[in-house]
Amino acid sequence: MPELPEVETIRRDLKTSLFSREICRVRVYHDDLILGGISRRAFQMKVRGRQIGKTERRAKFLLFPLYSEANLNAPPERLMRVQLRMTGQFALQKTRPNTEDFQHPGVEFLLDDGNTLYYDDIRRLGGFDLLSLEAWCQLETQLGPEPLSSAFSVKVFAEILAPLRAPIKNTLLNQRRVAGVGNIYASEALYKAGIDPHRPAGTLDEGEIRRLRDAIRFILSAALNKSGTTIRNYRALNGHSGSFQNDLQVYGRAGGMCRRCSGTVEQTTQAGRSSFFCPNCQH
DNA sequence: CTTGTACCCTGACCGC
DNA sequence: TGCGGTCAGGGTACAA
Repeated sequence: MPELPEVETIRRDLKTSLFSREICRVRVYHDDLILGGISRRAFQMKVRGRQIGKTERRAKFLLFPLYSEANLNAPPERLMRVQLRMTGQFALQKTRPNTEDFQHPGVEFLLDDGNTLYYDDIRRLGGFDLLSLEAWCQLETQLGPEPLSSAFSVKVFAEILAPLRAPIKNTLLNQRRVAGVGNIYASEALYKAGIDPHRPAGTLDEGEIRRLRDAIRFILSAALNKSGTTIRNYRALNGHSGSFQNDLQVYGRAGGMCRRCSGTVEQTTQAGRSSFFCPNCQH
């Protein structure tokens, strides 16, 4: 479900309330939500009694550092990593949310302040795993740069794209190339930059690379400022919706009028996912 | 190495 | 009303 702006919105909402809280009890409703080949029991044993550090995000992953001793400045014992995939969502409150969008209990963490962190996931494609710092550092090197960080320079982006023959849309979806961009924002960024999603990544010239980099940063920032895009399932913390769906220019608008040239927005399939673009504006 | 495809799962929607 | 097919903000394993 969520891409970088949605996951970052959730991180910001959780960060303050979770910091230094102790996890008193863990309830797991489905074994398939615990990833990485670890059992439900082992997961509970390694999470219960731990204190939560500063909630982080990398790509579309949320990371909760867990401490077994009360020294939140030392390195954590391990990291609890969450991927929400298509339909994962969180709530943090005293009682289970009873809303229509929150009817699929997944995992619950009872905290020492009386709140419970509820994870709900309709399709159960998301889940939790536990990683040592070393294991995470190893995985982390496989991810592309964070597009909103200063590391995502035109030069770095150009070096990433240069050898690639895959379509630029596929490349933007590949987390090894650029982290955190998903299907909605890939289409939106390519539209803003005026680049055809079918173009082989390595054929973009320097001006196009710069335009695309700037467009990615612009779109992700704008979406973050509006707490993300809520089309069907995505909810920020405690059921709140994002509002960037009102600003989408091409995603989900197949057959509609291009707002730049009055041509028609078209839809095609790339990497098994829908791409939306204006053939008249994007080359 | 790179690139494509199948798959995990439920629910909403469409046409018959 | 019911049924089957299709599709949905993702990531991973595996094949070519």
